[in-house]
Amino acid sequence: MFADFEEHELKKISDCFKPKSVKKNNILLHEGSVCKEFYFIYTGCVRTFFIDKNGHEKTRYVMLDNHIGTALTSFITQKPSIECLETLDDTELLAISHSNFFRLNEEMVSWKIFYQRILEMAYSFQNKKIEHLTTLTAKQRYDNVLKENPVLIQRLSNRVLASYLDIREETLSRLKSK
Amino acid sequence: MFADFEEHELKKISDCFKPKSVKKNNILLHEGSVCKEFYFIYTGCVRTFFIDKNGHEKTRYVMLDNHIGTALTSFITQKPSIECLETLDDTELLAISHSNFFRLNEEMVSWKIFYQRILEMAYSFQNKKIEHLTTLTAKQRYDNVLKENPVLIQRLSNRVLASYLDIREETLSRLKSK
DNA sequence: AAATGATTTTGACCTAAATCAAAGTGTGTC
DNA sequence: GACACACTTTGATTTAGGTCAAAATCATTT
Repeated sequence: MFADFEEHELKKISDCFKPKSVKKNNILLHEGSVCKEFYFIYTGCVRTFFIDKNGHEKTRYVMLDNHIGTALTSFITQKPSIECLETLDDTELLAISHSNFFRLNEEMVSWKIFYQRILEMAYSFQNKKIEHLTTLTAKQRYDNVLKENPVLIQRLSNRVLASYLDIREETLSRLKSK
Repeated sequence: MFADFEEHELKKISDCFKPKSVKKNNILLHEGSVCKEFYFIYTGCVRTFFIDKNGHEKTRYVMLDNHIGTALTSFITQKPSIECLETLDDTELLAISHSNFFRLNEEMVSWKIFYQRILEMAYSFQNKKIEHLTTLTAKQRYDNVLKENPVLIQRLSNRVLASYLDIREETLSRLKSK
């Protein structure tokens, strides 16, 4: 997927991943808890979001089928998370614990490379997001997702999509009727 | 600094870094060029920024004395950069080429760890920036920098500081007189 | 199918910050 | 020391998107 693993490495890796089945609208990580797991989403949908001072949700990242991720800052630092993790659909996923993740990172060069790729992609994604937030209008951000990632518009509720685009639901509703 | 290097590793690493002396207001990387170098700033000041559709500058990151960095997305992908690199003061720096950087990354486990740390920190920094952009007012962002990183307010011109805070110069001027 | 609750839409109004423009204030150079 | 040019401040005006409130639509349970 991201790195070339040897046969014996794959064995070791897959031993670390535990399958889980989680119903829709369940919190995988609460605000204030330390993120202890990294996820591979087999089917379903999980998002990371946080709640601002006005009580509004801000969605940072959405994982659909075959995506990977977690509340990365807390997972890295092992400090309490600002972000929550929540399923948006019934979800089948694989979870690897923090300790196993970083044990693999110490023992396996190919895992280090895998982790580097994850970090590089996560960085680029965030960078692009900042670029869009600071230079595009609400409509342009919507059009961009429509063009680059239309599956999000199909799969997410307007409420969640709006929080992903960093606009209010009312604004999204008006946007769509243009 | 970020990782523990052995004596013989340090030798190898320092051989890769070339010192450069760059006068104030020089462009180290133009928009559209591929970023070929990673920098350690010995003394001085370098920023990364890009120019939006309205011709306004947006400053992503500022490197002061003893900071490291580059136009990271282009450096990673080796695709043309959206960002520019520019000195804001007379600057003494050390530069390592892309090829040497990633040769060290292949040859040296401790360099892999070093690079991981850089990526983790860059990610966290961008994540925090998004959080602030989407939840804080212009005034709150200014106050945050004043509290967390006051040296920026001392060293940067209002024009550059405003573009770092993602506000217009006029707004910053009004903010400061409150 | 009625009832409850969550989404989504529509409308009227408000506000933070941008825009445009002009006047000050520095600061480097010949 | 005066000229040119960059930077900063101040003022008047505009605007994208937020806020608040109410109506309309949809989904779920009994």
